[in-house]
Amino acid sequence: MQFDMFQTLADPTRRRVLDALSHGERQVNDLVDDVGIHQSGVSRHLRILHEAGFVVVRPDGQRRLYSLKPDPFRELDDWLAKYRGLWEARLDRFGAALATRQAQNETDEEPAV
Amino acid sequence: MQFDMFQTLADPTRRRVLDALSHGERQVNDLVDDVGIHQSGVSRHLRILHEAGFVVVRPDGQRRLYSLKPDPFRELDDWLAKYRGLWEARLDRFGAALATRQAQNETDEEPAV
DNA sequence: TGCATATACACCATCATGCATATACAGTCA
DNA sequence: TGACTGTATATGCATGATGGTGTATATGCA
Repeated sequence: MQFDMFQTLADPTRRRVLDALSHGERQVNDLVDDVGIHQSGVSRHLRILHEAGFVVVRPDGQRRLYSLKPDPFRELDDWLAKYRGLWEARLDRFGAALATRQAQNETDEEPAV
Repeated sequence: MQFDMFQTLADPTRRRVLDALSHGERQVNDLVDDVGIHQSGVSRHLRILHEAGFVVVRPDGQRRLYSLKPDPFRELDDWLAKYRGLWEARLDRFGAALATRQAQNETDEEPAV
């Protein structure tokens, strides 16, 4: 498996793991309780999250403590920057162009059904 | 199909569509050239993007002009806010807690192979 | 030996894609 | 006006690939 940042975030269980980790370092068994799937599944998700750079692991005896790593979040923030002009009020050169385009698309409809 | 924001973004082709639309309003056939898959596939991706709120449609004769809609991008930005303390320098109450946690996790390793 | 975590395997659901076809609209000609 | 044609876009279907999950088992550590 080779997950990119977006694919990694696509799974709701993995996002619950991230949410749980946002409160601090956690061991695997605690995450099992948090997310409500089997331990093997949590381990597997943690491997994916680790390979995608979302978490670091720190061994502590027989336990393994996972915590968040900022890199992919920052990467997502960078990706999002391209679209930030869509909703931000400040009209720099890029934002203004987008705003103009938005203005002429006030009307919307359902796609042909 | 019922795609949430993250699932919608998980597909690389859909992200290419969004990228193409970030340059302005486009009709379907133009997007076909941009993303390099069959027209039926582009239409399907556009349906998914529309259902997830990423795009709006404006009919123009026999053509249908698609453009971006800010809502899900803003939603993603909100989701990301929860993790922004991970890499931002300013240490408010939340950020400070995260920073502290980060500090004690300087060491990393590969998951047991 | 016992606990914590990772992996192998099988199963089932989902989904991206292309092909073929349907639908919608515009223009032309009678 | 109405029929026909061509263009633009959407949808039904089949297919192949991927991925999330649980069970069982292996590995690592005390």
